[in-house]
Amino acid sequence: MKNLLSVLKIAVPAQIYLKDPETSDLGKRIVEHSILLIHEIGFDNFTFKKLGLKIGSNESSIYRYFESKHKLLLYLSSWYWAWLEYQLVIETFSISAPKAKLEKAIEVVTKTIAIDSDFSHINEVILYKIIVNESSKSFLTKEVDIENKEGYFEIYKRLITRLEKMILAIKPNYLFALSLASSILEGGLHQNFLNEHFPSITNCKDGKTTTSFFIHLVENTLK
Amino acid sequence: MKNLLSVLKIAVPAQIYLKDPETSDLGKRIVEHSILLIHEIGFDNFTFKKLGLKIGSNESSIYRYFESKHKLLLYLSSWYWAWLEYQLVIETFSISAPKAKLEKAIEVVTKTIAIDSDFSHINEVILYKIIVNESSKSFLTKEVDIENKEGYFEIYKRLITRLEKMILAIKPNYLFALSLASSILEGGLHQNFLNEHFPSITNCKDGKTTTSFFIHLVENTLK
DNA sequence: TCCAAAATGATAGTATTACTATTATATTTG
DNA sequence: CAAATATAATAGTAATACTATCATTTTGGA
Repeated sequence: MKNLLSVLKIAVPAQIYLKDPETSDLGKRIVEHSILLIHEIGFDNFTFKKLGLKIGSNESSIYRYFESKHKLLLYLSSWYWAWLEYQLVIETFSISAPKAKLEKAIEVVTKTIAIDSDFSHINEVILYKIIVNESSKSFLTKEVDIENKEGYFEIYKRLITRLEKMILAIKPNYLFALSLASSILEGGLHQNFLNEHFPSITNCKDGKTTTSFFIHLVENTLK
Repeated sequence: MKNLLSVLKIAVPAQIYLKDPETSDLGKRIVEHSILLIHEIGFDNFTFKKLGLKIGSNESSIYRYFESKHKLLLYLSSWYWAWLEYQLVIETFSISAPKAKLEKAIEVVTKTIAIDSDFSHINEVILYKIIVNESSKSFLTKEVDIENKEGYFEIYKRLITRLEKMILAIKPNYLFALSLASSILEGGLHQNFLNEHFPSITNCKDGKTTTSFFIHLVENTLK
C-alpha cells in the first residue's frame, strides 16, 4: 500500500485551490501543519495567521494557495475521500464474491484510522480525526449548492456510488442502495464521533466496533 | 396535539440561556425571528446585530438573553428535540405492540416536518430546516465535552435512549440498540439534507421517503 | 552566469464580528 | 409614586478574514 502510493498522487479537484500545494515545499508545509493545527485548536479557532506563525511563513503567502480557510477544509476533506477511495479500490479489487467485497468495503470506510501510512507529509490518523470532528462544516453552509455545482464534492459522491454498486451487486432490486451507502459513510463517522464525545449514546466502544455494527446492519438489510 | 401543547411548555435546560426568552415579549420575538433569520442567511452569517435590526431591538438587549449565538443555536436545537420528544411520546404512548410502536417512533423522528403546529411563536417547519442544515454545528466544536458535562445535550440524549428502549423491546439481546437509535435520528436528518442538497446520493426522494428507508432497515436488522 | 519571472515575505489597511461596558430611558410592580 | 427591572443607545475592543502593495528571495532557462 505504502509503495503503491509513493508513485501515485491523490488528486483533489483543482477548483479548490489557487495554487496546488503539492507543487512546492511551502504548499506541503501548509497542508501538513494545517492538519496538526486544526486538530489542536479546532477549525473555528484556526486562522491563516496562526498557521503562518506555526510554519514560520506569512499569512499572505498562505492566501496564495487557498482563497479561504473554508477552501482549505474542502481540500483536506477531498484529499481524505480520495485517499479512502484508493484504499477501498485496492482492498476490494481482488475480491469477487459480492458479499465479501461489500464487507471489506464497509470495513475500510467505517474503521477508525489508527495507522499513518506515512507515504507523504499528511498524517492520516490526525486527518481522520479532523474528518470526524470538522468535515461536516465543509457542506453545512449557505454556499453548498453553488459549490456542489462547481464540483467540490465529486470525490465524496463517487465514493458513495462505488459503495452503491457493491450493494446492488448483492441485491439488485434494493430501492435504497444510495441511501444505505451514504448512511454507512456518514454514519460511520458519526458513531466514531459519539464514541469520542457522547459515549452514552453509542454501543461502538469497548471492543464492539463501528464496523461490526454496520456489517450486521447491512447484512440483515440485504438478506 | 395543538390543544395539549397550549397548556404545556417546552423545557430547555436553563444553563443554556441567561434569561428565559419565554418570559417576555422581547424574548419570544428573539427566538421567533432568529429562526427566520438563520433560515434566511444561514447560521454563519447570522449576527445579533442583524437580528436586532430585524426585530427593531438592540444588540445589547439580545445579549441579555443569550451569551452568544452559539448558545442560541443550542437553545433552538434543545427546543426542537424537546418538541420532538413530546411528539414521540404522545404518538406512541397508546401503542402496546413493540413493532408497531417502534415503527411509529421511526416515522415521528425521520419524517420531514411540513406542518406548523402553530401553538406558539415558533415555526416548526422552518425550525426543522435549521435542524437539518445547522444543528450539527451545536456539537461540532472544541467545547463539546465541557458543554456536554454541563448538560446542554440532555434532551437529545434522552430522546435516543427512548428509541433505544423501543428497539430493545423488540430484540432484547441486540448489541447495538443505542447505535441504531442514534443512526435513525442523525441519519434521518442527513438523508433529508441530501435530498435538499445532494439528491444524487440518496434514494429518499420521488415518493420514497426517509421514513420508509429506515423502517425497512430497522425491521430487517431486528428480525 | 546572469536576467527575468515566479514565489515568498513584510507591512498596512479595511470592514465586520463578537462581544463588554456604561449610561440613559422606559416599563413594571409593590 | 418610588424603586426595581427591562430595554435601548452608544462607544469601545481585540480578533477575524481578508485585500493590496511593495520589497526581497529563489528559480529556471538562454
